[in-house]
Amino acid sequence: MTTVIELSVNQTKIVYAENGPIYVKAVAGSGKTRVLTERLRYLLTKTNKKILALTFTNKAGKEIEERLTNIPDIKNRVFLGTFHAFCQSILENHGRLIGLAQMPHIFEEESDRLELVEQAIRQTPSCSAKYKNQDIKKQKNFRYGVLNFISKIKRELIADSDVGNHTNDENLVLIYHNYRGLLHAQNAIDFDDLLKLTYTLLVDHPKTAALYRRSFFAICIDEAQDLNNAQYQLLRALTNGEFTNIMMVGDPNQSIYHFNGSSADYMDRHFVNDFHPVVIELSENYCSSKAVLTSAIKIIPEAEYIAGTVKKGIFQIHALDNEETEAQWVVDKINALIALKKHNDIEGPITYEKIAVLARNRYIFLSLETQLKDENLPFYYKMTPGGIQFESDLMVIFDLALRVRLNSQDSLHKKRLFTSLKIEPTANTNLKNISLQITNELNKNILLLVLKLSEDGNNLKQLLGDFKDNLRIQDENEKNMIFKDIDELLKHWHNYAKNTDNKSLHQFKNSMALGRTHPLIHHSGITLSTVHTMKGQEFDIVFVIGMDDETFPDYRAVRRGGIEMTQEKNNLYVAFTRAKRFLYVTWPQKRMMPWGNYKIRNISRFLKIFNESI
DNA sequence: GAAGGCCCGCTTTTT
DNA sequence: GCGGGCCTTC
Repeated sequence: MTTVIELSVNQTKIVYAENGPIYVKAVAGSGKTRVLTERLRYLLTKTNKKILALTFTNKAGKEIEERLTNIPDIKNRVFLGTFHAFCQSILENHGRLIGLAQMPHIFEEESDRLELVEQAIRQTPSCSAKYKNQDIKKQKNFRYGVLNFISKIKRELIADSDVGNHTNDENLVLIYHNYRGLLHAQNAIDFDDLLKLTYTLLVDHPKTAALYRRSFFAICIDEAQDLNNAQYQLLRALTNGEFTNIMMVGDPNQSIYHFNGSSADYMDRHFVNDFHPVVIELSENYCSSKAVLTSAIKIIPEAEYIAGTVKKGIFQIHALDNEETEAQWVVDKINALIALKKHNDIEGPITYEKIAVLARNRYIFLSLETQLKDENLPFYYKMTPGGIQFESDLMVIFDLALRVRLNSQDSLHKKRLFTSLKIEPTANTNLKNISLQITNELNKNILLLVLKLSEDGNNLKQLLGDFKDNLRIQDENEKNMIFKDIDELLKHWHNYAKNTDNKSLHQFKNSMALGRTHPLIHHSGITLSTVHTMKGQEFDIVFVIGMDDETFPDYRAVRRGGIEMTQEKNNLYVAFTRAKRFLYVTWPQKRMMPWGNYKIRNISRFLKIFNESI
C-alpha cells in the first residue's frame, strides 16, 4: 500500500469546498486525481443522490474508479465514465423521445466511416464522376477531408437543414446528407452522433434534462481542457442555468486534442463566464523529481510550479544512430534498471510495471516491439480504445457475423462478411442463410456459434469455451491466434458483464466500441503508449523515444504552425510530466522512411534548449 | 502540346 | 523512392 499523504491547504480547500461551481486549475503532478476522488468521497457523504463524474478517456475513469472501490454501492452512486458513455446511457434510456426505436449500433472504426463516406460520394452524381477519375491518393485525401467536415459539422451541433450555410461547396452538403442517410439506413451512429443526438434530446425534451439534473447532486469533469463544443453545450443543456454544483479540473498546458475540436477555452473562458466559478490553483508538483520538473518547465516556461518533492531524479537526452539502435539502447537501459533492482529515488523495487515508453505516434514503436519480443521482455501495448483488433481471420469473421446477427440492416459489415467468406453477395439474406452456403467447416461452425448466441450473451462464454476445446487445426500459429482472440474477447465480456445488470450482446458491442470494456488497469510488463492515451497516468521511469524533428513535432504540425505547434509542445509537456523520477529521451540521427531509405534527422526543435545542460 | 525538370508528399494523435 | 502535379522550354 502507498502511504497516505496529507492534503495541502489548497487541496483541502477544494475537497471540502461548498457546493457551487469550482474551477481547479491544476498543473501536472499536483495530485488532481487524488483531489477529485477525495472530493467525490466527501460529496457522497452529503447526499443520497448520484454524482456525475465525466472523463475523456476510459483509462482516467478506471483510475478514479480504483481509488473509490472501498465506498459501498459506488457503482450506483456515481456515474463514472466518458462523455460518450454518458450519452450512450441517456440514448439507451430515452432515445425513443427523438425517434430512436432502439439504440443504434455504434460504427467506431474509422475505416467503416470512411467506407460510408465513399458510398456517400458515389451516391452524389455531381461529384461521383470526378471522384472516380481521380487517383487513389486523391480519393483518399478527399474521403478524409469529407469525414473531417462531417465531424466538424456535428461537433458544432449544426442542424442538418443548416449545413449549407457552413460551406460554399454544394457537393459537401450533398455528401453530408447521403452519409447521414447511409448511417440511418443501417441503424447506426458514429461518435459525433452520440454527443449531438444527446444534446438534441436534452434541448428538445427539457423534462428529461430536468430529470437527469435532479438525479445528480454534483457534476465533476476531469481533464476539462479537453472539452469540445459539443461536450460543453451538452453540459449547458443538461444544467440549463439551474444546476451549478459543477467542478472542472484541468490544465490548459495539457490541451492536446485540438484535432478533435477541443480547446481549453471551454474551461478557461466559457465555463468561467457562464458559471462564474470559484477558481483555485494547484501549482505544487508533488510527484516529479527535480530533474523531471526542471526539464518540463523548459518546455513550457509559463507552467509555473513549485517543486514538492525532494527526489533528485534523472533527466537525459541521448542521440542514437537510427531507430534500431535507439530501440536497442532503450532495451539495454531497461535491462540495466531492472538489474539494479533498487534506487533511492524510487519507492520499492524497480519493476517492468514502473516503466513506460512514450512516443508521438504508434509506428515509432515498431523497432522497439520487435526487440522487446526478441529479448523476451514483458510489455503491454496500450491499445487505442475501441473494439478488439482480432488477429485471426476466423475471429474477424466472428465479429462481422455478430454485427450482422445483431443488426440485420448493417449492410456495410454484411458486405465485409461476404468478402471474408469468399462468397457471392446476395441481397436480403440473413446469417442463417449465409451459414448454409458455407462449405469451409471452421467458418461454418463459427457462424453457427454466432446464431446460437442468446440475446443476453449468457452463453457466450460457454459456447466459445466449447469451440476452443473442439478446435482442430494443424497450423499451430493459426490456432494460437484464434485462442488469443477468443480469450481477449472473453476478457472484454467479463469486464462488461461484471458491471451490467441487464446484459445484451447489442449493448456489449456498443460498450466495446466506446472502449469501456478494455482490461485497462491490471496489466503486467512495460507500458508502451502514445502520449495521447497516457493522459493523467504517471510512471516512475519514462522513456520518450523518436524525438527527432518532424516526428515530434509531427511534420504536418510544423508545416501548419500556429495552434497545432502549441499542441505539439503541450503534448511533449504531457509526455515529460508522466515521469515521476527518471526521464530518458532518445532520438535517431537517421530514420528509415516509409519508402525504404534512410533520411538524416535532427533533434526535435523542442529539445534544442537542452543543448548545453546535458 | 509534348518533353523534361523540379518539388512535394508520403502513416497522426481519441471517443 | 517514386508518382503526380506544376513549371519551363522549344
